[in-house]
Amino acid sequence: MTENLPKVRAPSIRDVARLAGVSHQTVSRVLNNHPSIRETTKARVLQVMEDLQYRPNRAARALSRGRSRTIGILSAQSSEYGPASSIAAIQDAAREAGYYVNTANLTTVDQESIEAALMHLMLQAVEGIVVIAPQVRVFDVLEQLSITVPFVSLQSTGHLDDHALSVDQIAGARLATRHLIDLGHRRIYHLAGPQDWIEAEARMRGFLDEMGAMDVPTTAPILGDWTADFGYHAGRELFGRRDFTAIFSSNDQMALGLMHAARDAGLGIPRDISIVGFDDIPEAAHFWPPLTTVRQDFGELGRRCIALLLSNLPGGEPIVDRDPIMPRLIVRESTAPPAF
Amino acid sequence: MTENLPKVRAPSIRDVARLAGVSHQTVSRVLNNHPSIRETTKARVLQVMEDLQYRPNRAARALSRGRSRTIGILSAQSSEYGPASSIAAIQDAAREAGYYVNTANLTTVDQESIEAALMHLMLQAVEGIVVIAPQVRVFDVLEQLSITVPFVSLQSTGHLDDHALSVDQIAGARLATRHLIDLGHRRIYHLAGPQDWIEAEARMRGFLDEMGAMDVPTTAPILGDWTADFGYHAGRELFGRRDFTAIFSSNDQMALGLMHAARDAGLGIPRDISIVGFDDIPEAAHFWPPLTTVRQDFGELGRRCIALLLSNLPGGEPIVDRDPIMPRLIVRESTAPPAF
DNA sequence: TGTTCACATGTGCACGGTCACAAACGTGAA
DNA sequence: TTCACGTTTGTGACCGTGCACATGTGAACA
Repeated sequence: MTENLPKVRAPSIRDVARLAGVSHQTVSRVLNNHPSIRETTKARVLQVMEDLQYRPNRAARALSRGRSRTIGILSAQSSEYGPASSIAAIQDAAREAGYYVNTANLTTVDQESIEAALMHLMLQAVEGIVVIAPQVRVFDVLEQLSITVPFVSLQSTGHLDDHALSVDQIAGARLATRHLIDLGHRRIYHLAGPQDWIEAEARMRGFLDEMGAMDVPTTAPILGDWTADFGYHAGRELFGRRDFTAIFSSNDQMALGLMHAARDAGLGIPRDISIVGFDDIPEAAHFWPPLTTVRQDFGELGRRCIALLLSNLPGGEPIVDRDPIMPRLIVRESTAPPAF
Repeated sequence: MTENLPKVRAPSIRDVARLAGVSHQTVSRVLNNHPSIRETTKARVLQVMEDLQYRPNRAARALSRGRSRTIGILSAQSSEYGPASSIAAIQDAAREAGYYVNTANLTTVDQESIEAALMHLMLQAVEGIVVIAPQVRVFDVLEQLSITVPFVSLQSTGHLDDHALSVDQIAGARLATRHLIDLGHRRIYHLAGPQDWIEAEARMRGFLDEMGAMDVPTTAPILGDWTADFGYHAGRELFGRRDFTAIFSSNDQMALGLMHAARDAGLGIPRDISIVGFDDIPEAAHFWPPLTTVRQDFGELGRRCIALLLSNLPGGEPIVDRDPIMPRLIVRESTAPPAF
């Protein structure tokens, strides 16, 4: 497989220096774009680097500078569309800024698992942490382990806003709710995400706020787990009652499960029940019926997230754009006025 | 936000050594589980580490050992379910083995983008690379840049089997095809993935093999791009012709798009057309109708992938389990005997 | 009592960069 | 000529860990 090479040492700045006839420090200056280097010298050094296929050694750099240039992501459910998209965007933005990214997944969200994941990140001397997970618990553990690196979460928490990105989940949820109310629905259920996920909480709050503002009476939201399976089982129970005409699901997957259950119950969508989702995953347009949902720009989210994090790092530029990202309502065919 | 701490240097092994009354080397031995250390000494050192909240410095370690303990993932479409699941599994398995993982995403799959991503990984001195992307091109670039670290791809290629994991995509595709043939279908289309994705090619080969083995005439597969949108547009065109009774789609998302197009065309599934997918994403059971598909164990795939990669790394154990992972046909409601 | 040997521990340097400081050089003004 | 000053370059130490090698210690054995 890999050939048994003579295992030559990779070239170092001293090798470059020798061949270019300068000191290793001059090579280092070229690497770091130091201003006072004669053009001819710089060119010569660069040429030798090219010839030698020189690559700076990141470990040595990190050791000597005391900075790893790495940020960590702490993520749960990282294979779902939303988190996965954000992670991809974060990685791209970080790479652009010259940072490396390391992801630690939570298999379960208990204390122990969170601690292990945070440890994994801290052992790599990450300079900052992005949290895409049930933040409440994670923040507790962060505090408990007295972890001092800056961290950022992808959602607005209210009391930790310095650390959070203002993606207006509440506004998105209000859009969805308002859409149902405008269509004439008055008995609307909300299928929420897990209680300790901050975006779940924000969407729930948006739902309740809008219902309150429009003077529509509400029932207690149902707490789900983001999966289509849960949506299906919740739906089976709900559609037995039929004391409502619309459901706002806090993500698209659960909405899909709900639609499945509705068909099982012989209910037409949107004829008998209207359903709104959240996220606008790429598949949502192809559900049956195509799902009315709220689109989030996960890419923009990831980019801003890195911008915010870097602004807290030494040498970081103060963040300019703190305007909330506004989600957009995408009206498709899963919503209609109530039948009566 | 972050308090302006007096910026104390983190404790090093020498600090630990001084307080424990031993040499720094003894501390290093404790860290690396060297066999000949007196129990009492070890305990004392560990206690001091605990007191000082000592954390080994990874950069120093990497520098001194000349090994980064990091592996890189080169991924395209990392927000889709399949890749995202594998990435998560790879990260978990790597962490378990004491490795760190760094992911580089490809935004586009052109030469330039691949080079940039590989550079990013090489600059971190990754010890191995996992490829989840159009492997053909990536392998070309790997060779071209004379990158010598071991690499592994998630799919079987035939001619690069040393580097690949034998997940039996071909067998999976044959299962799906055979299922349709057994139901009585004779005119079956295949909606394949992008030509340069090796799993797309393998699934296509499986389809053609099985059709050939059963003596069923075939038409040329349609090359898609994995998205539901593509499935929808392909479906709109296909269902105009109706010279077939079943379609085998090489992933679930495209199958979803096909089902959408079928409804638009007024065709019943499985009454008029049978559809089989591939992957068994968590949503597939809730499609309308629930999708017959081929289940892959992405988690197992990720774990084996790391095992294979580590076996090629210095000090790695030879890989034991090279049996192919067998996918499983999950029969749901999108398939039935042809109408006539 | 001396020799051998395994175990336990210490010493000094290497890894590949960066940093602080010093030195060499050219240039213009006193 | 001498001095001050900015630009360009060099010198040596240092970051935290692991490695090779040396040393000390005690038990077993002749």
